[in-house]
Amino acid sequence: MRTRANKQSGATIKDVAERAGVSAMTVSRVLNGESRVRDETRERVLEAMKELDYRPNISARSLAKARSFFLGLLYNNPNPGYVSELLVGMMNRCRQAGYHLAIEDSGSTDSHWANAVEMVLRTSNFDGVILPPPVCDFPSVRNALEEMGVPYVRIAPEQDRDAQPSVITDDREAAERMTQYLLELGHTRIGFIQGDTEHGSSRQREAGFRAALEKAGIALRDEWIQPGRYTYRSGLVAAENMLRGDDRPSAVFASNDDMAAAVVAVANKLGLDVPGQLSVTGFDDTQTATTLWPQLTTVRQPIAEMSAASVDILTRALERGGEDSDVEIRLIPCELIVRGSTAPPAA
Amino acid sequence: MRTRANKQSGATIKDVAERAGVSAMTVSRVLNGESRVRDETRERVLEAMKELDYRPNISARSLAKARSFFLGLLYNNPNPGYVSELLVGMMNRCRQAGYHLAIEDSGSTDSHWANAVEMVLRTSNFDGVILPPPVCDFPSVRNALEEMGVPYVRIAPEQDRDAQPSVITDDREAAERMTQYLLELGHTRIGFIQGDTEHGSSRQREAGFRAALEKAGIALRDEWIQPGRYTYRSGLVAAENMLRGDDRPSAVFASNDDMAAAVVAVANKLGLDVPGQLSVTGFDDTQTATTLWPQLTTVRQPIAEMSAASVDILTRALERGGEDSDVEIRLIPCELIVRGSTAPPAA
DNA sequence: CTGTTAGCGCCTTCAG
DNA sequence: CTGAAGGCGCTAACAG
Repeated sequence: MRTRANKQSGATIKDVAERAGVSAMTVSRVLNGESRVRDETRERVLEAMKELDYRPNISARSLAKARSFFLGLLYNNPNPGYVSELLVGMMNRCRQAGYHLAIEDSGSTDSHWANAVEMVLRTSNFDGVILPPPVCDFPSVRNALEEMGVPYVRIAPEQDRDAQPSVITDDREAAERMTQYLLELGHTRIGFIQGDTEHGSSRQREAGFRAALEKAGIALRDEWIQPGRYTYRSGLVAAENMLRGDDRPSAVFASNDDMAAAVVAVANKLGLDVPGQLSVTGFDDTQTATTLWPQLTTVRQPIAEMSAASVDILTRALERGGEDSDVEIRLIPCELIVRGSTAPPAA
Repeated sequence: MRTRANKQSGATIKDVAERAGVSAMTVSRVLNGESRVRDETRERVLEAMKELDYRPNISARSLAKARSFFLGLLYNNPNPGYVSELLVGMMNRCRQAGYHLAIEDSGSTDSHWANAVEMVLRTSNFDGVILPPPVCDFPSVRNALEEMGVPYVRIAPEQDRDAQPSVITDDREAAERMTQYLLELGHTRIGFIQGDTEHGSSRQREAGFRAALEKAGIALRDEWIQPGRYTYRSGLVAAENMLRGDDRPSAVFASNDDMAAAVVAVANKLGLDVPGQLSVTGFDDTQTATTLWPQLTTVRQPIAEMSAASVDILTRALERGGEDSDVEIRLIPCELIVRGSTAPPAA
């Protein structure tokens, strides 16, 4: 003797059909916005739906259409700001496209992911999957997806850039522009903090940095290129290595904002004025860039736009229903943002 | 003439049954871990499943069981750090419990949400919904959910704390402890920056602050209590109002870390040493607390634990299947974290 | 433009 | 312990 636990289990398509004096099929057509339904009939159906407070059951729809209308985001919590931007862009576009977004994370290593992805896909029936960095470059994940035949888009991948649909940005060029900007300010002693080697972006950004210096004919100094891992802590170590002693750079280009924040912190500790004695620049324009004093000169990476585009590409590919056409690659460019953390070098 | 687009549409329960020489029903039993299946039979089924690379179809399962195995997180992007912590806790617990997590956001005002929630619920069939702050206190959302009969848990609600299952924390007490800590350091001139009035936590935290001062017999100064909205920008304004002029507090307690970061920024700009001339404390212990120099003394709010607990409560309630029992309220306490941004007042 | 028929893949119910 | 029948709610694929 169980009362209906909730109203979710309410009217069905049949009830609506009956009430509107049509067949279930016609209701289904109205539901799916198909055109060949007489306007008057449509009206009647719509009204019946309203009267009965009808809510279609997705499970049934999914079963019949062999689609789940769920997209999966497989992510790896690199950086809260990044993820949260990703989500913003995705959710909006998903809603527009009539999909839902489910998110899954997993262990942090590539191998952890191999199993995890399989498990997830086994129990979720995602229509497609979105792979942000660094997951987009985990071979095990891509293999698993391909083996299971699940369509996916990659965001900012490094490898096989055009083997699969993806959304890319111009990290390399942006890093070069940023470096040029520092050169134009008059800096010649410029340090660089590398990103996580697991992320393709780290190599791109470094390449851009090196290219700009080379074009300007400025020699690199090894001790001014420090490893980092895109984390604040790694930035602290890198900054300390670079800034202790008197023979220090007059500007530091950190591969992301969090590490740039660390540089600012170390500068503060050493009593160096930013930007008076040390210019600092970041990359990404995440929230930390503006939650800092002085605010960071950085490169705005349009994360939300990129993630929105990824949903776009994926859903369109799904609508096309597996008919192969060209793999879509969309470039969304970065933008240089000048704020208070940079200035000409001290005289 | 369409080839099978992907392997998702692979073996069904029937195929497995046939291969194992049993009925589909038996396979279903194995699948659902029911006990009354002979071990040998079970083995045979399991093997057949492996051989055929069988993956159950959730849509079908959901349809038959009238459950979706999806939980919805209705959120409002207040603060990236907060959200990202929420997600971490939820996803882990969801996986353990065999659920998936779908996220939806919407406009930012209460009224926007009324429609949005309905739309979402109409097209998603979530088994239950999780409401973090401030959404947990939007009447329109709660009404919509109740009207549709969708179970939900609230995280850190302010209103009707025990009308529905929820996970709460001791904001008030923690804020009081923090204030006491400042008093014990010797501060008597303490400023406070309020949080967003839309969040219940902001009132709790202020109440704790006031209580501690009252117990210590210290009079409040109106100009040292400034409004804020939990954003960095609002913190800047508040800090500027509080710190300009010579008659300034020796310590500022900001209702969250982002606003505390703003206080540090303003102090830097004014040439005030933190913590030498000004102690600053935050609340939440989000990433910004440690991405700052000096690192913030703050209150750690165990967000991930709270969100994990919320999934726990919700899934257990779902397993019980609507039979009403006591509404579960779980308290997860905060913790005071002392770091570098506080020190005794200057002599 | 609309209706009929026949499932989608799994699970509930009731027999054995 | 296992199986057979039927249905969950919706939608292809045909007919008209």
